Amino acid sequence: MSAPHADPALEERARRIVETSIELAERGGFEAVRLRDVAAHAGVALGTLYRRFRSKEDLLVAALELETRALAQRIRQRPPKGADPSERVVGFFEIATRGMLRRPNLSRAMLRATAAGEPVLAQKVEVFHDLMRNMIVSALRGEPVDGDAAGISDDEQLVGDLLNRVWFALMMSWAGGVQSQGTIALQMRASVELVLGRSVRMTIPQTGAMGRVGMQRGKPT
Amino acid sequence: MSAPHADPALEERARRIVETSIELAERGGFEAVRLRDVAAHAGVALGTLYRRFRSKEDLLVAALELETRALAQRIRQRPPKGADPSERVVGFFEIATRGMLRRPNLSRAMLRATAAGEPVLAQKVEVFHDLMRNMIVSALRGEPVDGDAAGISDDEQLVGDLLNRVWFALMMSWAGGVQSQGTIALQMRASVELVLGRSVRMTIPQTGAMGRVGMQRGKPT
DNA sequence: ACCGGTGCTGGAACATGTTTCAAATCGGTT
DNA sequence: AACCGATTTGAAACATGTTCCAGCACCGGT
Repeated sequence: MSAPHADPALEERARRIVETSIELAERGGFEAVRLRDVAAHAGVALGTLYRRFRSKEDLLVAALELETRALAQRIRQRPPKGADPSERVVGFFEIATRGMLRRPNLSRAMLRATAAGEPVLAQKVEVFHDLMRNMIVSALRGEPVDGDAAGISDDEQLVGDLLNRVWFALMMSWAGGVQSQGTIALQMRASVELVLGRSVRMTIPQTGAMGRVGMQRGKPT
Repeated sequence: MSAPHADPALEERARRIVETSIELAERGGFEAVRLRDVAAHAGVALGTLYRRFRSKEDLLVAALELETRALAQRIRQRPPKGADPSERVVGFFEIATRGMLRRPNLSRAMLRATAAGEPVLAQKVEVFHDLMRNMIVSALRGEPVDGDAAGISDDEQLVGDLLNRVWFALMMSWAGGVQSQGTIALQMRASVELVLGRSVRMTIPQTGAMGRVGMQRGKPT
């Protein structure tokens, strides 16, 4: 996090610890990230690891932030193409999803870590969500990913947060094995189009713009 | 649940175990649900508990289902009022959220359990999501909560799932202490109105229907 | 009353996250 | 080079989720 005092060796050690965790998680998921192993592989003592990270979840959330920053970098270099916002946002989610599914064990482990519920951790999780939202907003605009969170309008923030939440919940479901890759893509596309308007065709024809779901069903009382 | 062979005593024991977990979780959250304690308080041996539930998370997800069914019952008796779908759905989420926040420790514990990631569990988590979606759809329609998942149209399902995901992600954030009660209500209201159309007034005035977020920002290239 | 099986009990055993601490190390200062 | 404070190490100790198992209790059928 680019803290005020960035000791070279300390940063280095912390980085190595996180990277080791990522490797172990890639191979065997959450349980495979045994802190003794992490410490050993990273060449530090258990105590050192605990000086740097408050818990196993903390470690994995750090990994999540690292990976998400890498995603942001990738997006910056090769932004999702598309003439209108919907296409671009859908494109972005496809990239993000593919990134997650490429290393399922790691992703599942990181996702699980976000649910720990300790306030300190939650703040770091929020950083992840902010990063995601910024990427979504920039895809929406068709502009390169902003520095961090500059002039995002209220509307953009609302839509960005909303879509991010939908995606996150989908990932959580996927993590349990419920949602397949294809389903995720479909659900995300449908959600984006529902929220942004139907710029691309939907799978479900239905009456025009559908007159707004369930507008007046039920008792004509 | 409601398995083919429902032994009286077995059911009874399982129920007592879950209820004990709920009590402990209410008091001290996830960590307070020590399985030895649960077993002791419920008057069974550890082995029995493990015969019935695969893990601590399994136990808490069972609690989640129980509580959610209770919520459905409450909703059935006193459905959210409101002339149009938006109002009713917002009303529903207010009830659901209030229910969660009334027992923060328990709710946090249950939410955390949903993230375990074991496939077997994920299925049970999906039951929870289905229950939620059904309640959302019935609020949308203004009809009483359906039996379980009868004739829900594709559109209803899409909107219901979407809103459920948004709410779930919000709850996850709340669990970490990031979102306050007021923020949750606001976010949910804004999301519902964005998705269902602006039947109730939004806080953000903006140009008409806002011409769709970020439609053509950026380089006029 | 006996049998067989099914589930329960009590308790030990194990794995792993987390804590703790004295001794060793390191980097910079004098 | 000796010294100091901060950090790391190595190892033990704890807490708790999870597994195992031997013996007991109950229950329905013979």
